[in-house]
Amino acid sequence: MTDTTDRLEDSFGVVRRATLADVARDLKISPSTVSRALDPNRSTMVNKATREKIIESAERLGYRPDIQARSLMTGRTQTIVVIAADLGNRWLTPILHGVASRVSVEGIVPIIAETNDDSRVLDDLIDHMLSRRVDAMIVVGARRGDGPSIERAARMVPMVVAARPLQDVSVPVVTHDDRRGGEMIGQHFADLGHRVVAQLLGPGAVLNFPLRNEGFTSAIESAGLRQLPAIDEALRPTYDEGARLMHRLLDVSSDVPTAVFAHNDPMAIGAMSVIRERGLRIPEDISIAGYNDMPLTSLINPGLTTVRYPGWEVGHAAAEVALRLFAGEEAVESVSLNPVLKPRGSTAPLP
Amino acid sequence: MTDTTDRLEDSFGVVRRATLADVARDLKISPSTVSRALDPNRSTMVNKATREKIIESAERLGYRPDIQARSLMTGRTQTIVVIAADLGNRWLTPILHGVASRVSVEGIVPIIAETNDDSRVLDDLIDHMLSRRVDAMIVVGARRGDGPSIERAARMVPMVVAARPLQDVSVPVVTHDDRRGGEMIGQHFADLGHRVVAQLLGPGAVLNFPLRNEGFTSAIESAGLRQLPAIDEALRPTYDEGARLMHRLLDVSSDVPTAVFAHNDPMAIGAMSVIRERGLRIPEDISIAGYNDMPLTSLINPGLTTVRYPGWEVGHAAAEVALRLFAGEEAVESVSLNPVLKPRGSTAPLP
DNA sequence: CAGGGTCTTGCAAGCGCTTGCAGTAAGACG
DNA sequence: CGTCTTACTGCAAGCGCTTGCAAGACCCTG
Repeated sequence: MTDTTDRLEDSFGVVRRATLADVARDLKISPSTVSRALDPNRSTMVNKATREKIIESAERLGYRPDIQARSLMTGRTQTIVVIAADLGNRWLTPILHGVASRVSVEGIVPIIAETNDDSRVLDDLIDHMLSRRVDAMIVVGARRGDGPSIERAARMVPMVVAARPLQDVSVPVVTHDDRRGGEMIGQHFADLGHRVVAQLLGPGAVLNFPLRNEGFTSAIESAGLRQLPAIDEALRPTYDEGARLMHRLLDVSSDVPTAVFAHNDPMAIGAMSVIRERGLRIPEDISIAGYNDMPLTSLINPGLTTVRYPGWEVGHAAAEVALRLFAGEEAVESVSLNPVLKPRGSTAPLP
Repeated sequence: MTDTTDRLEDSFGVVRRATLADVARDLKISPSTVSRALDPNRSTMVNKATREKIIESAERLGYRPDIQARSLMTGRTQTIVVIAADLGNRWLTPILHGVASRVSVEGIVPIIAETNDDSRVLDDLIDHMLSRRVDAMIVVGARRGDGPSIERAARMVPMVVAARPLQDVSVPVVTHDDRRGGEMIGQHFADLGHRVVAQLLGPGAVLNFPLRNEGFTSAIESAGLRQLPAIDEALRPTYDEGARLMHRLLDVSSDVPTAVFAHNDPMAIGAMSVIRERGLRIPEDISIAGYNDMPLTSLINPGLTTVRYPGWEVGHAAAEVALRLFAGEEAVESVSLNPVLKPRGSTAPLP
């Protein structure tokens, strides 16, 4: 890339960015004309010859519009923020990609921020982003009880809740049907002929998990299987917590279940390592299923039966909803996408 | 969270954000005083009593400073952008956390953007971020040849290259010693008594990989081992490409190596599945090592021997360097952190 | 009591941009 | 040839904030 632009340097040789005024001065015309010439929507207002001169000069001087300054007048910042719980969480990536793929065509760049799954951090973040005048916010890291903060912010800026559902909230929610996903796992266990099953519960404050629980339990009950009572719930939906709950399940219960539903994939993998540690085989002694269909689930042995979470689609839809709200549409509706069961080697019929 | 703030509503009931002028009007004082009272650095300039009244009023009206407007005067946007190659790449997360942990104490929020490992996208992104007047950029997704674009931008805004090294570039580079890491693996193979080894090369345009190659090769040579010639290099450093290269290695070579160095963990895992598919055992028939020490490497069986990549530290240091540049420090130096070998079950002595 | 600080506050300019309005020139029309 | 459009351009205000400067009030010196 050759660099033939005239640079504006101050006495110290530090480069100053070219402004509209610089271009105007260069051409001895008014900044307004330059502004209009460079805006695709208003460029027809200016004479073709002048416009070409302006474009040439702008390029030569290396002019870049200042989005901050522009937003002061227009009220738009071309920025949308995605508030996530934890950037390390791999199921976030497809969601982010979905959002980016939708908004980038509008010249909007998504900002990503992280709450560490702490509701106070969420509050602060929302505050900060309000200060930044972002065009919209997509909250993918909501916890039970975050509704009021989100609704309060929704009065100032378009808000959408995505991925993790939230009940009784007046903003649009884009997610998939966790209840149905739980049902699918329960049904799958029943189809395989299991009689005694158990769950490793994810943290109740993240509402996906109670929904998965509900769906699973209802499928189990209507199929007439027996579910061991849950000992405890995970503090965080992680590998370590999955291992801890599995230990407790095997320690406490007098019965050993023949099929276990861990509320997400990392928990399931943690549980698998514990099962093996205890000298039990998967799936011969215990079948196990997870949730999310993360990339690593197909790499482990045996492959983990799980439910595909349509992250990209959720992100894309959430962005769509956010853009609509921003455009001033009134009745923007919530969206619920469908889960898909992915049976793999970790679940098998009862011998 | 109770909501007792007085809202400024227009005739349609739409909430308008409170501005400095609103607070000033409320108290019948000048906006300058309000501005000063609310800035920690200048709040001593204003009388204690007035300051308290101002703070009370600001709170009551729900005033939030407009960062965009402020940045117009101050020249700072309190924003730093991290340009990554691929958000789905898990080793990115600790780097991002490292950056965030350093800048957040300054009230700066990192923006994350993605290039999809495409140099043209990087160019566009840099341009866009220049328009956004970000305070600094950290490029974690650089490829060979991106130097000129980065240097050009460096004349307008502090730039630092992180994680992926870049040679002959005039901006600070924060990374770790890939050459040394490669050496460690080579030495490890030699220590275990292997005689015939091979590599699965990562894409040469990402400069970490040639460095790993160099280090490994030099260790191998000085230990007097034989290295099979590399057939091909991966197009992307992924599971699939690792599998493809492993297939080719086993197909093409007349010799079978007893130890293989895959240039990163996903490639190594891809290779492992191929090795097994072919009926060979790990580590009895073939030892294999990866690079990065991603979380999943300890979950698979056997555990993958690898080199720990200090992502958090790299991110933290890169942010530190960026902040220094932004503060106007002149001679900010490149940083190189140390790799650490993590021997696990996937490598073993030659029987 | 004059002269000199020290505190507080307000004024006004300006950051880089957009935009309503008015002004000019040129062509169109009767 | 006068009047109306039409096409283009500039003026000036203003988005919400910061900041140099000056002014006023007050207190302290000698």
